[in-house]
Amino acid sequence: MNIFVGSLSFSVKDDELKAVFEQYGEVSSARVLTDKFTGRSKGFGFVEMPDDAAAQKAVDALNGTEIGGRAVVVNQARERSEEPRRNGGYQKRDNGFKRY
DNA sequence: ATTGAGCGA
Repeated sequence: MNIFVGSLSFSVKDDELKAVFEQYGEVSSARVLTDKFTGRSKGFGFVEMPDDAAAQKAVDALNGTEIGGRAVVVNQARERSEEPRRNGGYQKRDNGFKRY
């Protein structure tokens, strides 16, 4: 299952996130969303775990715990839409506000 | 040096 991890410390890296979740089961991929240009962390990330049972346990166990010195928010991720790939996946914003 | 709700080029 896909797991969303929010409120991450800006110092947390992919490997660190993966290491934490691996304590509860197999992790197929873990990534912290970093800004493409500044390289700075966006403060949240996603973890993919093949075993749903283990994933659910990880969510319960890790939600509210500290990673890199900050209490993180862990829950099931939304479904990433496959559709909007018209611009290489990047949606331009025509105003100052983010729109989805 | 800088930030802190939110869901991913």
